[in-house]
Amino acid sequence: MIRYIDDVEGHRQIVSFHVPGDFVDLHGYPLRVLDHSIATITDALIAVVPHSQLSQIMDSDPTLARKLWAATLLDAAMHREWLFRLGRLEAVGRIAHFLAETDARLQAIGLSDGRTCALPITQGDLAEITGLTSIHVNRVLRTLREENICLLRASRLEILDRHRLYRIGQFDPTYLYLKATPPTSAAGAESARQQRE
Amino acid sequence: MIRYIDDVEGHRQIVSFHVPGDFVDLHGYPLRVLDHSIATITDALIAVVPHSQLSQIMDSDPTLARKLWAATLLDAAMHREWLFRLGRLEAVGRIAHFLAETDARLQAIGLSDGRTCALPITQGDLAEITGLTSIHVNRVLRTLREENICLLRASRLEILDRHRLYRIGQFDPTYLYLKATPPTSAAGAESARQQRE
DNA sequence: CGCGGGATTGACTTGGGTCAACTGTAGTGG
DNA sequence: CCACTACAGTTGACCCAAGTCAATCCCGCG
Repeated sequence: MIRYIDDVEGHRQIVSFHVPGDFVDLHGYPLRVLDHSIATITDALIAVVPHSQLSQIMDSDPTLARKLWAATLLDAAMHREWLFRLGRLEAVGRIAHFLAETDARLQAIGLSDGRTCALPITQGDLAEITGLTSIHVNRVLRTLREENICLLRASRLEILDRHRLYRIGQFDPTYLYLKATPPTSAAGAESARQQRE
Repeated sequence: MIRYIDDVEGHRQIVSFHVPGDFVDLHGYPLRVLDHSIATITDALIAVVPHSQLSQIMDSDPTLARKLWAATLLDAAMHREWLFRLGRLEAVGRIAHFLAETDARLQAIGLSDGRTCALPITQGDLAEITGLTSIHVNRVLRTLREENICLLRASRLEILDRHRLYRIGQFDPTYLYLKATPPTSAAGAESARQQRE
C-alpha cells in the first residue's frame, strides 16, 4: 500500500510505501483527519481497528500506547530519510536507496532472502516515489542492470551487489530501527553515511 | 531550529524547520535514539523536558498523551508535504511553498502580521531546505522579487501577492492543522491543491 | 487475433548545477 | 576613523542530468 499527495494536475507524489504487517493508517487516530490519500497497489488483506479500541489502549496500557506512538514515529523517520533521498541524491542514488530500503524492510519481515524478493511495482510507481519520470527510471534501471548491481523485472527485485547498491544510495538502515541487524551480507556496507571524514 | 541529515560529503538536507513554541525533540522519547541531527540557526531559548516526566504523563493523563502524540504526527504531516514539495515542484514552487508554509506557521503563533515577518535564514539554508544550490535559490528569489510576489531581504520576508505565492507553491495550509484559519487574506487561495479537474 | 498497459529507445530541450568572478556589508582591531 | 577580514548575496558563462515528445516493442489476456 502507498500513501500519496496529488498535485494540481493530478500527478501524485508517493510519500510512503507499506509492506505487509504495517499499521498503515495509525496517523488517522491522533490527527482525526488525514492530510493525504492511501491506496493499494496490489491485492491486500486489511485489518481494521476502530478508534474506540485505540482509545481504550491509550487509557489502560501506557506501554502498548507508547509502542503505537513509536510505530507512527518510525513512519516519520522514514519520511525524513525520503526527504534526504529527494533533496540530496540524484536519480541513481534515489532509486538505489529506495530499493535498498525496501529490501531491508522485507528482509525484516521474512519476505526477502537477501538476494531476491517480490516487489510488485511498476516503473511508473517508482517514478512517483523518487520524483522522476518513468522514462528516466527506466534509463536508470537499465544502467543498474548493466552494471550488475541489481535487477528489477517481472515484479521481482534481485540484488546482485548489495555493497555497491548501498553505497550508491548512501543507504544506512539504522533509521529503520530494526530489532536485529538484517541477517545477510549487509555488514560490509552498513554505515555508508558515516564514511565522511 | 532545524533538523537535518548529512550526506557522505557532509552536505546537509534540512528535513524540518522549527518556530518558537515547537516541541522540537519529542520524537526522541518514543524512539529513544534519534535518526537525525538538530541545530539552531539563530539564538534560541530552550526548555528541556526529562523523559521521566513524559512517562508520567503517559501513565496518568491519556488525553495529554494523545496531544503529545498528535504533535509529533504534525511533524510527520509536514514531512509529507515537504516530500511533495521536493518530488513534484520545481525550484520556484519549492521556495514559494516553503515561504508560504513558514509564514502561515508564524502567523499561527502571532509572529507574522500577514504581510511581513522576521525570517532569519540565509539563501544557503533555503537551498538545504529545498534541495537546490544557493546560487539557484538566489536566481529564484530575484524573479519572485521582480514579479512582485515576495521579498526576502535582511532576515525579513515580505509577502506582496499571497495569492500568487500560494498558487506557485501549490500551498494549501490544511495539513498544518491550525485551529483557526489563518487571520488574513489567505481565503482566496486556500485550496490551490483542489483546483484539479 | 487484436488490445492495452507497461517497458524501452532515440532525438531534442531545458531547468538547475558548476565554476568563477565580483559586490555588498557587518564586524574587528589598530 | 579606516584598513582588513569574512561571509552572504549577485551575476554571467557554460554544461549536464533529467524532462518531453514520439515511436516502438513486448507480453498477458479476453
